[in-house]
Parts: sequence; structure tokens; C-alpha cells
Amino acid sequence: MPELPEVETMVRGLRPHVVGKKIVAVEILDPKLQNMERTLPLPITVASLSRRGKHILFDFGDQTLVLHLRMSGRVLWSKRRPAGRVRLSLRFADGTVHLVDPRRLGTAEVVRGFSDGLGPEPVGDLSWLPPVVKESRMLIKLWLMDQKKIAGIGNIYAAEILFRAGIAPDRPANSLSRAEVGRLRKAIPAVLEEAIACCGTTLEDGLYRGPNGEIGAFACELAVYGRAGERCRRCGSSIVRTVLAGRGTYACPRCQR
DNA sequence: TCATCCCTGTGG
DNA sequence: CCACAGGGATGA
Repeated sequence: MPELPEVETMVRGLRPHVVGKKIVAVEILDPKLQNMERTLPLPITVASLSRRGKHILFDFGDQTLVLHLRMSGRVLWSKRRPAGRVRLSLRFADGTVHLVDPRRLGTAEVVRGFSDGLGPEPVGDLSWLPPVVKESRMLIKLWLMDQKKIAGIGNIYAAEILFRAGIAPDRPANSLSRAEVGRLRKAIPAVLEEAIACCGTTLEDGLYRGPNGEIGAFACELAVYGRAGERCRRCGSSIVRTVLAGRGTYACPRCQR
């Protein structure tokens, strides 16, 4: 579920509660997570909390707790155990971080040194992007969602970025013109930064919330995602849903070529 | 580059 | 009942 803006929202919301604070107890409530190989020596102080792609990193200095929320996970801060399927709890003196994950696809592991195969972050300077995109024969939407190419973009934001750039999702990456790659390069950080400013996207199911219960207001800004059959806000055409690599794919057939 | 699987929940 | 869901590893 959560993509970069949602994970970023969770990390920002959690930071003041956990950085410099001690975890006094860890509770693993889902046997699937027993492969949190190493056990943390408790109590242990959180040196910093950060995001890399869609991963959440609790840094303890020599060890790192890495969470990945996959489709349905979220983290929240509360004094008491929340409703829903809690899989992991990190208890601090004045509250607890809960990993809630109804589909149980999320992962948690303790590692020494987080070495990932992730591509660069999709914010900031993207001058590296045009040459790399022009080299790939992947469909552009799948390229955007490939974490090894660029880290943090998922199904919602791939659709929104491509709408913003005016590019059809099923175009091979190496078929994009110079101008199109230029628009893509600008659209990626623009869409993600707007979404972060909105605290992400809470869909109608309400599954995603920020760690303190915030609603992700970017749902109101979605131009194409989840809008099959509705009017394009720019040209009035009907938004079309297709399937690419098994994922629902939304686009305006007129604005995106 | 794909289908499939991992899981569970929801909605048609 | 079946289709589908903010992700990603795997194997053909």
C-alpha cells in the first residue's frame, strides 16, 4: 500500500516519538516475523529514523531494524494496542510503535548495515535519469515501479506521474522523446513532493493513515488513479483502466500519448 | 517480460 | 463465487 509519500509521512510523524528514545520491549505477535534473526539487546536507543525507498529504518548504530510495509502495512504510535492485526510492537517508556498489517505481507528484520539493491531516490536532482531511461526497453510504467531503477514509486504515483508528464504507461522507455523524458524528470519530484505535503494518499478504504491518525489528502488530487470511467479533469475524456504486468493501470487516452 | 505466489479483506 | 487491492521475490 504505502509508497514513498506515505512512508515518508509515517517516518516524519514517528520521529519525534522515537529518536533518542529507548525501546524497552519488543513484542512479536505474528510467527511469520520470528525471522527477525538477531534479537535486539534491550533496552536499546534509536539513534535515528529514516526512509530509503519504501523501507523504514530504525538505526541503532551497529544494527538496523528494517520494516517494509508492502501492500497493507502501516505503523502507528499509541499508548494502547490499536484495533486491527498488530504484528509487531516496539514499546517505549511513553508509548508504543505498532506495525499493523492485515494482509501480513510486510516484513521486519534486524540487520548489520542496510545494503539494498535500490535505485536512487526520486526526489532532488534527477539529472541522471534521462540517459538511463533512454537505455531501457521496459514499459515506462514498469520502469518507474522497478525499485532497482528508482526507489519509492508504486502503482498510484506511477500513474499520476505519467499523467502529469503526458506519457502513456505502455510506452517503451527507450521510445520517449527528449522532451518527454524532460517532462518525466520534472513530474516525478513534483508529484511526490506534492503528495508528501498532503501526507500521502488515503483511499476510500481508509487503510492508510499517518502514524498519528492523519488522513492523506492527496486522494483529492488524484488525476487518474482509481478513476476508471470518470472524466479527465483536463480534457474531459473518460479515464481508462488497463492491466500492465498484473497491475491496474489508469490513464487518460487523450492527454497521455 | 510474464505469471504466480505470498496473505487477507472487501465489494460486486 | 470471483475480481481486485498502495508490493515484490521467484521461476519459467
